[in-house]
Amino acid sequence: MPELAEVDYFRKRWNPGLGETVVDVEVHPEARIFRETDPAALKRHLTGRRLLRSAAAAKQMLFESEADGWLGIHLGMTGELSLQPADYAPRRADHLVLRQSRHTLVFSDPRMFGQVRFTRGGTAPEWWTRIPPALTSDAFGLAELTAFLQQRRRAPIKAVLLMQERFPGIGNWMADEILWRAAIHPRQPAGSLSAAEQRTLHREVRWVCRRALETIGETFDDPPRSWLFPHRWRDGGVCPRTRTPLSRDTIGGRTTCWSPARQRLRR
DNA sequence: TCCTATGTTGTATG
DNA sequence: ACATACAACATAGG
Repeated sequence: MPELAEVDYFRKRWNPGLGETVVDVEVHPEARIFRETDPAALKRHLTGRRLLRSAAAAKQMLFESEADGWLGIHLGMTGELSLQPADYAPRRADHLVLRQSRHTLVFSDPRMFGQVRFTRGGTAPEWWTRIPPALTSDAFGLAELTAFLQQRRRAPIKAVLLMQERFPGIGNWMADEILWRAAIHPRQPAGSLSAAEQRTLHREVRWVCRRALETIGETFDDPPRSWLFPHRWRDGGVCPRTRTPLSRDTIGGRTTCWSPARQRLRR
């Protein structure tokens, strides 16, 4: 399930393990999860050292361990982090298990679209520092949005919002939520938005990111009924603003939900 | 059995 | 070279 706010929520689940020593590491070394990372090197470094800090950006998480070790985790489609008792028995989808005296920190991912990386260095790895600035920061201005919409002018706006190079952390449900609030049809070509729509889109990108982090990012509660989110998946869903039926179709390769009464396709 | 899934990447095509 | 579209990845659940 993880997009921006869910990722930050899962990151915090390991908070009780920060400052604590990792006494053992169990890995599924053959798991696709590790990609180009050597799980043996990861295990060798983390064992006997403390986890110090963590941070989330976009859909990525970074955990710093003592002596210049950097553990990166991406949750893919079905990944999650959990905090388990010290005597926890790992299950099939638990690909990385960090043992501490009082807790077990677990990364699980049944579909294995996620990724675990481990690197050494005095500073954070390049894949991390290359992540664009947060959409909630001042670095994401209207000018940046407008330029990108022009660059991707022929693609449907829904597909454009999913491009991580400009919208770090936005995923399928957040993109739909943003467009619903902005009253823009998901199939509208990115380059066809009016100046007013671009301003609205900029505002709603930031609003949805900020509010999602404040709610889901803290408690993992579903967003309130006033959002599109709780209505979007089930058949027969009704728009919470217009009380008219929602539509669903595949746009940009992903199932997309919108309110036809609010979001009109223009040409 | 068939369809779906809150993500990314490689490849084909224009 | 660049933009766009889509299959593929691997598994579980309805």
